[in-house]
Amino acid sequence: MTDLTSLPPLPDDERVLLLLGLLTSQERHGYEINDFIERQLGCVIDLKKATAYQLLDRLEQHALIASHTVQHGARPTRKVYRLTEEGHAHFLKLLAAQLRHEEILIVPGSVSIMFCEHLPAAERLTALRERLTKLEARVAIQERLLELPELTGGVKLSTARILALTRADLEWLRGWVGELERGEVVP
Amino acid sequence: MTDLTSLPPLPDDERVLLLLGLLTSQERHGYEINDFIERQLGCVIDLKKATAYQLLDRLEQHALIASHTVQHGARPTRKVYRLTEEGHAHFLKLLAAQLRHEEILIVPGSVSIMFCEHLPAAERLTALRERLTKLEARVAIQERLLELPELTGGVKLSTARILALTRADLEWLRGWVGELERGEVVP
DNA sequence: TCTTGAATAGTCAAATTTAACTAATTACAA
DNA sequence: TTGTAATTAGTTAAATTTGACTATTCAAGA
Repeated sequence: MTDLTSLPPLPDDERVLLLLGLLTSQERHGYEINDFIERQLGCVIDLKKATAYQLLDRLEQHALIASHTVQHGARPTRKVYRLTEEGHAHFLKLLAAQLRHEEILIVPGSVSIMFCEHLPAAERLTALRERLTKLEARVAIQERLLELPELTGGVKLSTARILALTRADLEWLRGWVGELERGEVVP
Repeated sequence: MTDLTSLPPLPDDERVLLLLGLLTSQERHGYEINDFIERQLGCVIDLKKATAYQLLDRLEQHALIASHTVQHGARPTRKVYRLTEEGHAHFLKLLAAQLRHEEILIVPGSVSIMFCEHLPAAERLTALRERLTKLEARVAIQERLLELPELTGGVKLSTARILALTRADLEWLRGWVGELERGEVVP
């Protein structure tokens, strides 16, 4: 058996939890996993193909998943992954830990807000109105997404969370732009 | 003059905007910049010391900032940075672009929510209550932070945004835990 | 039937990011 | 006065991440 201590360590993060989780319900091949992440989880997590493949390799080295290759017609061979018993145990441990865990929310877009006073009032207002419009569109998209029937329970739940956050961002921005329009904040 | 085209390109992101922005009001040395980020911007952006130094070097190579060294007693020499004219122009351009810009909110903590059904109902509820408690504490911290007088206008504004988002997360989680407690969701 | 685009399955060089380290000075409590 | 922690100012080796690339197959329209 391979010496686990000499292996590059596994990060204890959401990405590992995601990959293990996707394999609990069924075996999947690499392309399938990446496709699911791209199509269904665009709002939930940012995980690129190359990173996923690298993590899958590492999970296999740690024996949390196992793979076998499958040929389909003349297609390139697929590497199909399944969860091992250790993998399933690890998944449950990670899941409990991360569900319990709470972390500071760091979201993009705050630095420009922080320095917005450096922009002339008119230009500032124009820019913020544009951001507002885009944000409204984003909320509309996510609302429609949530109605799609192909969203399974869990994905729906986490999408609902993101929507709640995005709506809050919208409300906050609306309020601020309103103040600016009524001239309440301009010095 | 150095050939800018052969230089490693500058990312157009929040970090660059932040460093330039911190130098608009005053000259600052490296330590001062990193100290400010750590103390005041912990909620706003995640930028580590080493990354900041690397970006400062690059900004200087691109002539957006200039530096000179200063000796204070027997202390290690400080490298003091100031914004150049090009730097100021670039700052305003970046600022307008980023204020206008809207980006999907990807926040940590959603993957465990997505898979929470895999946990026995009792354990799930315990874990979520723990997360709720921590989240309440986080909101309390941020509310107190917002009252501190040393927060300047801009920092206050962006902190208020984060607080709005964190509160939304809290409300969402409260609602969900409530449903679970009343047994509305358990299958 | 020919072309175009999507599906399929990755790999790899290059850029980015950070944890850990170095090293001197000063302030302060014990 | 002695130890300890904070201030000061970075550097670097190592890990992580990703954009760009390679190739083949299949489906469907022109």
